[in-house]
Amino acid sequence: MAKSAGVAIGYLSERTGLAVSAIRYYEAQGLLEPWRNAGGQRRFHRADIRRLSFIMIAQQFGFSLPEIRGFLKTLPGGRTPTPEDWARISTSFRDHLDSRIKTLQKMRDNLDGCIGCGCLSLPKCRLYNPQDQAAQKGKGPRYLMGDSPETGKTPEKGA
Amino acid sequence: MAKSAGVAIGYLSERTGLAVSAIRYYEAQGLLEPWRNAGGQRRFHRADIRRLSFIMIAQQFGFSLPEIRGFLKTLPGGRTPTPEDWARISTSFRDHLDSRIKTLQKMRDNLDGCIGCGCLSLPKCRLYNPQDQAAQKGKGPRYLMGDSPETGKTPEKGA
DNA sequence: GTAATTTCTAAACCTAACTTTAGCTCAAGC
DNA sequence: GCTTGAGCTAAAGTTAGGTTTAGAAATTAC
Repeated sequence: MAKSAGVAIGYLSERTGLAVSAIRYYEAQGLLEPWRNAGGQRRFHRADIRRLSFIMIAQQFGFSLPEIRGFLKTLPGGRTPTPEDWARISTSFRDHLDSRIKTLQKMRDNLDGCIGCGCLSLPKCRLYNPQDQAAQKGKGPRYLMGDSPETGKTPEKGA
Repeated sequence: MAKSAGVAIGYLSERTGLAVSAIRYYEAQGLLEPWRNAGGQRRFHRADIRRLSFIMIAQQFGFSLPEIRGFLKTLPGGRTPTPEDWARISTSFRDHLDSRIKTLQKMRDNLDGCIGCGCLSLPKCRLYNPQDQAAQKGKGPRYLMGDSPETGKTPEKGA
């Protein structure tokens, strides 16, 4: 019965460097499931330190909290991820990273091709590539420099 | 006197694909300076299409609106950037891009070194590297997996 | 046993980059 | 000259990932 008591939120905060408010927020987002003691205070497993660490690492890799929640579901609750768990997840991390790197490299290539060109006129100019919106969180279709996607037609803005 | 009349905001919206509200927002942020007609409506230079396009491209490169405002200040107002203007600015773009790419590549290297390791314990684990916070917008110091930066000491959270 | 520290909840606030809404005016078409 | 569409302002809403605040209750320290 080494785990019956559980640890307080302040302890997790100390050990991870996260603010108490952030840990509560993660719980609200379904990333942690502490229980309550008799007085109504949250009690966590010590292994939640690693859970929080995992969250912090995954954020570094650019994953959103909902995505991280998805990863955490594949980890058996309350225990340290094994090397196998980690290897499985790191494949997702790698794919994510690879696609981000590729996008940026493509942008750099385009930039190289354009330095000193100054055309800034789409679709002639390659600097703005709506296909590569993965680079930043672009929203809708945008056309540049006064060129519509179809010659002469103006883009629709409705909806 | 080909430019005396100026164009309306809806025209810029059509030509760039940007929402009218976005263009007004950019004006509020000091990225554009339209004048007003007799009825109080905004009137823009045609060259502002390119100005807006520049904003969209710079955003793709990850620059914030205040940063973009800085770039635009170096472009003589109301005219199309020349190849020289563009070459000057693309150096900043390139630096920005290079540093983002390098950070991601370093993360990938660390990930490669860690696959199947599963240690997840800082400072042993290289996956979380506070020095590389440029990758995402990290805030304060955070320590992982229960390890404080100094052995045994708990991190300070004050302030 | 009392004082100080933690923790609790709910709600408001924060930044960035916009969008939406409401209520009104301007401009353009016929 | 009237109707409709475009434009106007100010303020509030949105998303993500949290922080801050206020007031109360629990816990710990002495």
